[in-house]
Amino acid sequence: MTLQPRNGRAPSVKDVAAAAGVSLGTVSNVLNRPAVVSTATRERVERAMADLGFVRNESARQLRAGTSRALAYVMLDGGNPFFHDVAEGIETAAEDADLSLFVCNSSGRPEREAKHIDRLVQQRVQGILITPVDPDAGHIVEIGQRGIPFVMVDRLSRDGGHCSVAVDDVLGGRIAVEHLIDRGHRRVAFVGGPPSIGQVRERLQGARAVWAEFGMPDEDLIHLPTEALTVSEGRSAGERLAGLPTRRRPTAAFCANDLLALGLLQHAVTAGLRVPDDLAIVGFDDIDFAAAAAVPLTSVRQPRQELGRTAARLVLDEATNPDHVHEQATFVPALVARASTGTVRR
Amino acid sequence: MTLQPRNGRAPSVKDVAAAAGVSLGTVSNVLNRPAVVSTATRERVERAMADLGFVRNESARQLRAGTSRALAYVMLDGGNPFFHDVAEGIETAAEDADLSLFVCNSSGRPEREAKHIDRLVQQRVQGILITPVDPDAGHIVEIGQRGIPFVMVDRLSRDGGHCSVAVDDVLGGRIAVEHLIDRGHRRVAFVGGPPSIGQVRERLQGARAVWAEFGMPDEDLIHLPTEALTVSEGRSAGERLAGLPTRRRPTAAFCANDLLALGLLQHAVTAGLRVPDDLAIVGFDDIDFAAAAAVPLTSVRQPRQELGRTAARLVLDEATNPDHVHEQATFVPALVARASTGTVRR
DNA sequence: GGGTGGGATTGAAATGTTTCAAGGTTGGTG
DNA sequence: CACCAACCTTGAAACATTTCAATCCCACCC
Repeated sequence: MTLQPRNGRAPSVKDVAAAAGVSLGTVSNVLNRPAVVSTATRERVERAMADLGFVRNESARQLRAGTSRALAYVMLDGGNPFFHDVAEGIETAAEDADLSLFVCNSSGRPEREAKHIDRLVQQRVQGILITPVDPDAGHIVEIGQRGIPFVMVDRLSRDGGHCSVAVDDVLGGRIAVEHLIDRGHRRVAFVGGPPSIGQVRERLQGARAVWAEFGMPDEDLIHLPTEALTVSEGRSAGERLAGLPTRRRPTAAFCANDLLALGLLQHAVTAGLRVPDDLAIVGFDDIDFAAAAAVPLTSVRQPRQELGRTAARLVLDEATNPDHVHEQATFVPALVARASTGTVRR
Repeated sequence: MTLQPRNGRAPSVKDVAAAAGVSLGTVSNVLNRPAVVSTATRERVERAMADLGFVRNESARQLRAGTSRALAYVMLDGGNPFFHDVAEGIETAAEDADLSLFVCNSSGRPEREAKHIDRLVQQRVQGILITPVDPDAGHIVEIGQRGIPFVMVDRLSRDGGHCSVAVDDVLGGRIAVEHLIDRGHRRVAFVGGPPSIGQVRERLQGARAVWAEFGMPDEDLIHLPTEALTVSEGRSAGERLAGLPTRRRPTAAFCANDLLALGLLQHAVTAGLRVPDDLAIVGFDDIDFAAAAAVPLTSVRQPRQELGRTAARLVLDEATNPDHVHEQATFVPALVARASTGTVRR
């Protein structure tokens, strides 16, 4: 097959039709309804396509069809493997539906997020999945108003105005702290922030609730705020933790996500603390790197791929099913106990 | 502004023109050459656009223009943060050129890679950046033959038939092993595979070269093959390493990438080995998680973002500059020494 | 007052694909 | 031999945008 496009222009159905000696309607039939065209003709057309190196022009197809054959996922932080796994889940579902998936990364920046969305709307994607920087921002709300199918991932809808998929973060916080209490810890740090992030608020809320239910004094659940959910913030929280007077120093820490936990773990090891004996650590998300840490991290698992697959399923339903009703899919988090909380204290 | 699309159809330039009482050519001018239209008219048209919630249909624009305003990067392994950082670099360059970036992930599977490429060609993206599973595979070679600007990332072009961007992997291997020799190690493992991956071959080649130059016996550079460049393969290599008879057991390991190194580190810590005293470890890539490990990893740094930015620059040059000549951009890797090789041996 | 120049606007053509009603061909049957 | 059905193929219209030559209008100058 000669892949040289003659005279610079990519060959079109028209060229194929001419080469095969058929009308362009027939070429289109070969492409879209091969059953309807006779074997001889089909083979002739296919040969012509191969000879010319014909490739369908997706924009023309899209223009005619009115919609693209693609979904999009705008993720919050490409540096966090958690979102990657979610994207993987979405991709498998998209593949099953024979759709492309555009993966965008807002890196936590609202203006970048808005720009991505603008482009996606211009592309007429079939639906948008998003883990937003701020779910109440104008450009997020507009997506729904525009009538574009969309699903919020890792964040529940407040008003039910759209589908969403998330884990029960309050429950996740409860599970983590209950595990620590269970292991004999009586002074625990919650590492996480900023509070503008809903997940952080809810995980803390769950932690506080179970702490109170066990009758533990408020002041023994110590909040170490961070400015982001990153490894380096975890390290810095570790420094602050080490700086606390011995009698106030927690014996365990529950981190709002695994990156923080990894940072905290690193600081602890560097500072010569034994994990879990001197400091037990629980993370959240259960990313692969949590299990891969030098001291494997206990973590609250989210069904990451499942989250993605479900989100894709919902957005496709909204896109294709006229009777679609918005759905808030909530998953139950599960504790995965590993060495970082390994022993019962005292 | 009312975002309701009337009667289900998204408003077009025609609708805007009608609403503003101008011709559709004028609307197009407002969109593309605002200077050419009078202030009064322009404002009237802009008002109409806002009222109708008009959004440009990118497929129509693209059809007319013949090319899309997008680049694409097909990465080899979305689970490896290294590729993420490369993608970040590409994205910044794409943003500067006001182009979108489609990020695809082949997950090391050739058929998925081919499918992605198919779609991208159909979309008429301006250029394709790719870290291929196999640089010699037919569907890779075809991209160039089709006349689509493309750049190979993290892999040099053998024949100069296209641009490429990579680090000098042989040199990287040399640097790593020289560092270990320098630290007093006389028996060293090379952990990595499969040999079908060019980077692995070249890093090993560099390691062997410097080993020989220092006059060390061949058999004291022990190759522990792996089936992939993953954390779990690193762990399993650790087991095999621990299983070696004491007198043959290396005191240091050079891993073909950081994921392997992290897995090896984890196994070592679990097995009660002290790092670096019992086993020193060097990784490759210097991903953020390398620095974040419990024992911070010594690693051979690649300028990840820079790699991406350069690749994007090259593909844009090929796309826009008629005098473009293919270029092989080679970067120099640098050793980042951390605790995992911290001490001089004996 | 007629002509001129120039800025603003227009309308038609073109992009590549899909769809669909209509037309054509073939072979078989009564 | 005429008719019919089944099967294929065709051609024109439609999708939303951009471009560009042509036109229009107005003010200004001679």
